[in-house]
Amino acid sequence: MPEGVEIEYYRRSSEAALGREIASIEADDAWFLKGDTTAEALVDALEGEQFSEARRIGKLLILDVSNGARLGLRFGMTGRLIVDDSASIEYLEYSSQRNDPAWDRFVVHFADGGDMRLRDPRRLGGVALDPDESALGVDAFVITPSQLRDRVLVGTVALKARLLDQARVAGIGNLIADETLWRAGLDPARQAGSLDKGESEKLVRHLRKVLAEFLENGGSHTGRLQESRHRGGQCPKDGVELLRREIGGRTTFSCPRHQPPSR
DNA sequence: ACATTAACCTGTTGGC
DNA sequence: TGCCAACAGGTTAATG
Repeated sequence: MPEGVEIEYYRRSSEAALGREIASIEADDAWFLKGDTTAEALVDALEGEQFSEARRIGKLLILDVSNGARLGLRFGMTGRLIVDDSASIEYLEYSSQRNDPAWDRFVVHFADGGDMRLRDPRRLGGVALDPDESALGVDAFVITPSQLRDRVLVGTVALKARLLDQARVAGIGNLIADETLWRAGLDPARQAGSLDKGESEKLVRHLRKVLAEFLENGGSHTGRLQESRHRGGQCPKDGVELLRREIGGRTTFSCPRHQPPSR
């Protein structure tokens, strides 16, 4: 599914949309428009203008408009961004491998004949004008060890649930969280504030490594744990059956041997 | 203030 | 072969 890594791919492909005159907008799916955003407001804000910059905070893609407006795009778990008929990502875990234009929920047509479309089968993504960027924590790609310690590794909530809390650190999804904790040898159910200095440093190190690797290898489904993330799957490190639990409302796989509870 | 839970969406999968 | 329940997870609202 699209996590921060995939949204970074989308951001890069959206750079091809910068500086082109916006001719028209298709925003027929009212469900897909978030907050008080309406199709009329999108038309007013975008038509005749151009995008000037493509930014990303966590899983939110923000396209700055030449008139000062900001367009926020979210992709849920099955959304893709297609610019001029080319998708930057071939494979999306848990999404349909078909590619049906009927799933276009939002389309920007450019005066030169090209377009940018948000294609989302399950409609969990969305479009918002002037999204609240302050609601998001520091992006996972650039968060510092001290920021992680102060904002993320606190409190009694499960460590994994904290990593998924976009207000604390933005961009980590279920697969990045499971892979990172698996590599760091940390139990996802540990209390977020219970890590000692060494464990915190280990977590930061692995988070950075996982993000860099996923970005280089093609997405958040390229982890070493991924092929074992199913019922009965075995830990690739030491062969024991993985523990399958629900933590933070999400299916969580971990190794009972090298990610033991409360060390 | 903080933590937890459920609901939203729908294509795909697997059991009967 | 067809039917249907279960499943996937990012986000948010509601509840404790």
